[in-house]
Amino acid sequence: MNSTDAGDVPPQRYTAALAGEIERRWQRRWAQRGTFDAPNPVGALSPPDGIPLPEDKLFVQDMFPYPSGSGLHVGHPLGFIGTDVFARYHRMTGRNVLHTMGFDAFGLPAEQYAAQTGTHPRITTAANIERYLAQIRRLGLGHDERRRVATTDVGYYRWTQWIFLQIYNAWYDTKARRARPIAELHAEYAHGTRSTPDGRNWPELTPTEQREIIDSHRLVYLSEAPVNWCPGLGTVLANEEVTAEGRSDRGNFPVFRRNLRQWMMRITAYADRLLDDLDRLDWPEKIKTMQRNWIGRSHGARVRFPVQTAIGGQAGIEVFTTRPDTLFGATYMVLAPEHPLVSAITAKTWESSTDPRWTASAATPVEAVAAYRQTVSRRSDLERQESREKTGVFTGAYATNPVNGQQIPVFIADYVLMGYGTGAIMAVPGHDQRDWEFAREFGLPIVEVISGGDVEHAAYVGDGAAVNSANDEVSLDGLAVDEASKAITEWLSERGYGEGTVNYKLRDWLFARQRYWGEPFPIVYAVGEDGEPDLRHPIPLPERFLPVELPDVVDYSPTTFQPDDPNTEPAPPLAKARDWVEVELDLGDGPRRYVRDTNVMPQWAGSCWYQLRYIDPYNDDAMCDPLNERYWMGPRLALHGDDDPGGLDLYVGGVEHAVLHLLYARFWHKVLHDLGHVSSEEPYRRLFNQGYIQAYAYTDARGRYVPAEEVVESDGRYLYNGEPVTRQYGKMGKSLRNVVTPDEMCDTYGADTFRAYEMSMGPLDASRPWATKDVVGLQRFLQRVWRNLVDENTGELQVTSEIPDEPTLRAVHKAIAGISEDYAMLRCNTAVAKLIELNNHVTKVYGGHAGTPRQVAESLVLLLAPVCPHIAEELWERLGHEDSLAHGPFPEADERYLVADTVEYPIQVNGKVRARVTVSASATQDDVRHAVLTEPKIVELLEGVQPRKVIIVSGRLVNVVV
RNA sequence: GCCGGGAUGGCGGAAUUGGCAUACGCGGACGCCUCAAAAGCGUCUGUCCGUAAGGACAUGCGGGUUCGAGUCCCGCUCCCGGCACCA
Repeated sequence: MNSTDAGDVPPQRYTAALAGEIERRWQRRWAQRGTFDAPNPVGALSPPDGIPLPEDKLFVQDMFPYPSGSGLHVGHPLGFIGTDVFARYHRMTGRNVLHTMGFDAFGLPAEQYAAQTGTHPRITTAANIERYLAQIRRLGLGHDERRRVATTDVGYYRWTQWIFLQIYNAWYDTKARRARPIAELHAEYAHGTRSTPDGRNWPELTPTEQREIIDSHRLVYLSEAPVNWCPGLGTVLANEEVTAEGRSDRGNFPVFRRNLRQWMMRITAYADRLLDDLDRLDWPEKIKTMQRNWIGRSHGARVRFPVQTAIGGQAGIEVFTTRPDTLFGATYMVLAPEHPLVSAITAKTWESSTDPRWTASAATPVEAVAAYRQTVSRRSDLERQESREKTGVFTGAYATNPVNGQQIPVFIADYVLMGYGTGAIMAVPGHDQRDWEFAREFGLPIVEVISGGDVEHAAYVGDGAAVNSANDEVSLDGLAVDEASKAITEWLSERGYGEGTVNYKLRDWLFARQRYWGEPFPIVYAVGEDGEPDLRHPIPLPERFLPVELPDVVDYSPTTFQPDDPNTEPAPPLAKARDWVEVELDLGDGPRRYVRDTNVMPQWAGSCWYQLRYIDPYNDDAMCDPLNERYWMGPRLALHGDDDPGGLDLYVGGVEHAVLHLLYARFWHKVLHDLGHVSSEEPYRRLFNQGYIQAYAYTDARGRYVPAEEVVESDGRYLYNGEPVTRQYGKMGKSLRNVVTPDEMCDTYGADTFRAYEMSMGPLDASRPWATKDVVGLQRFLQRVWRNLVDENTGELQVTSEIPDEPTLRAVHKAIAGISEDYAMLRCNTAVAKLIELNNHVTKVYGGHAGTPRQVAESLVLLLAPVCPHIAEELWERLGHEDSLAHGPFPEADERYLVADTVEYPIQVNGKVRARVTVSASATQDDVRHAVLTEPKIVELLEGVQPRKVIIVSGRLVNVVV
């Protein structure tokens, strides 16, 4: 035995070396026996004899890891171990449990890592996955390895492309509130049941016009719109990938808003359903709130304000407001500086009476507007946030307030954002703080139209009755906010000035990246006679052309630019692969020349649907057989209520994916549901956010990190090589020199000890500090369990056929009841505490004896199995069982041992415990009262005084009030 | 600023939802074993007063409800997340 322990420990003690032997043996056996293979109803993974599967199933999933170059630290597997405990517990109760793990392996970091190491991302990704697998396998996670997928597998991304095509070839029917195949839209136009935008008959439109109408309805579309352009990364980014400071989430480069032609996914079509269906999900309220805020639905009205253009034409400024009831208080308007109407309305000259504060000292409105736009475009989002002073200039134009005919000045100002609503507002300084501040700055009138505040002092944004709000046709005066809003919205729509509407913060999903390491688009463009591709008309490839394989180029590096130079253009690396881009295909009309789209999909694409591939990883005919999907993910009304949207049963991962992955995956799943590919309406029925393992890091006097494990504490101070160092608390990371790896823990203590420690640290959803010195407590625990069952010197089993004593039986059954509930509720920390408690009891009662009664030993081993499966399997086998305990039997608590026949009551006098009395469990209230009042200590304390009241809480305590 | 979550021994954390505060682990003290040490085993370990019996005080701070509050209510402080000129 190659023990790390010094000296002469007993040969059969449960040391790290013995644990390692046991762990390797059982991991090998599980793999050989396919212990964790979960059968499917149909297809490659169905039982050969067609035996129906148990209805009782459980689909547990971890957010799959991104296989980075640096490998795992002890923080990564926390959630994996948590789900493994949960899955193992349920498997032991006889359920068919699906638990596996895959890799999210496309994306920016892999490319950057490849560039750093000078190796192709395909190579580094494969190597990283191997390394992760080696680390994960040591932990003894009960995964169905047959179902493992990586998003970079051709056999996987073929179906990512297939789903893309499904979404591409679909449109959102707002009446039916669901997506439908694009062919049905075509049919509606062709049959005349849907009218064209300009009212002409469908056959009268040219093929190009028809195609453009159809394309404009698709859930995937090309759009020339302001996007987040990141020159430093050489790619455009989704809003979700840009930080609040206006920098890239990856790499922290500046991001600029630029008009670029890009692929978009129409996630906004699903805004209402994504929002409303949150109520049907068993998710942490925190995540639901974050998604609600991100979708940002608000109800209000659109109102059009007539305005004259500079050359005397008529235009209308459309605004969105949540407070149409304040329309009579609108005293000016503001457009976002980038608003398309700005140049048209900006006047040539100032009126002589123009307030000097409005002109920014420019000679003409045109100059003032140009200068202001220039200033704003140079201002980063961060600067905007730091200074919230209201700035802006007058355009020289006036708009007409439709409710009272007043001419009100139109400004441009950067406090109005182009990306929200219509990019224009009506300003009501009396009842909006931002407008109030602007009005003060520019000397604009402030009118009170809601009573209840003092608008001279600050905007009044609360409730109140409308005042000063009437014209010849409508009066809001006296009405409350809701009623007034309703009344004025009705008036506006009757007169054609506006209508009630719903606005969202959610934008469509920018779906293309100009990078190499991602899924290619299954899209081509026809090459014309002139040899030029028709880039305005994308052609989706028919299914038979899938997969579109990522070409194995030599130069995969993206074209990046000076990070702060916005005047650059994305140049996709795939464009350089000319012999891949230029193809001859027969799409049904004979062989023709095409060029491929050179974008790749964002990293989020592969993670949108991996649960579906886990279900059916070998299916070559479909991403997933509907029968298998229905079994693992279908709604279960009887179990979860009649509003159950379906989805997998437990999804565990970090909170950082609240609005990215979790929103995109819900969106894709809903499209697939609408198109009839999946029975479930949601991918993840229940979500659980595990906390993070944090760690201390230490810096020396020069601010450099020192190895955390070599720092010693002395009287509250921290010393490294005798020098004082400063302690910080945060993440674990190589650069912080505080990384502890699971491999080290397995080497020093064994995987079971490591698992038990991680589970015992605290609630799974809380973050907590790593403390290597605490791990020994769990090792001692497992050593004691071992010693209670196995002779440390001979290795012989030490169990007896003795019948356990009464207190032990009670302890066992109490533990069974408590631990079962803890496992089912993901309370692994208290489950471990109860296991230790039970084992401590066993040690105390049977420690010095010939051995532990078999009945007790077996219960203990089975209860321990979900957390520490290797030692449990080993002991179970030594106890004489041939079959693995992975499929049970999980012990059941016997009610008889849960009810005590005597009860010890603590006796409080005025709320303080002063004595105790033990009575029979069948004692009546009067019996208890009598026992309490004759208890010597109580008699002494009462000194003959009659208590005012005696409160008896049955089974709990007694309080004597004097 | 707005919206969440939190604060319990020297440390990580328990507490069946209003009923014995500090389970379980770490650390610490003492003891057993040992020639000795390590490992292991055992006992004790919230703070203060007291030789002791015992008592007083303790769940961020200040009030309240209640026979009884870590838990409920009101008012603060600090910490951690998220959002942030969203009309």
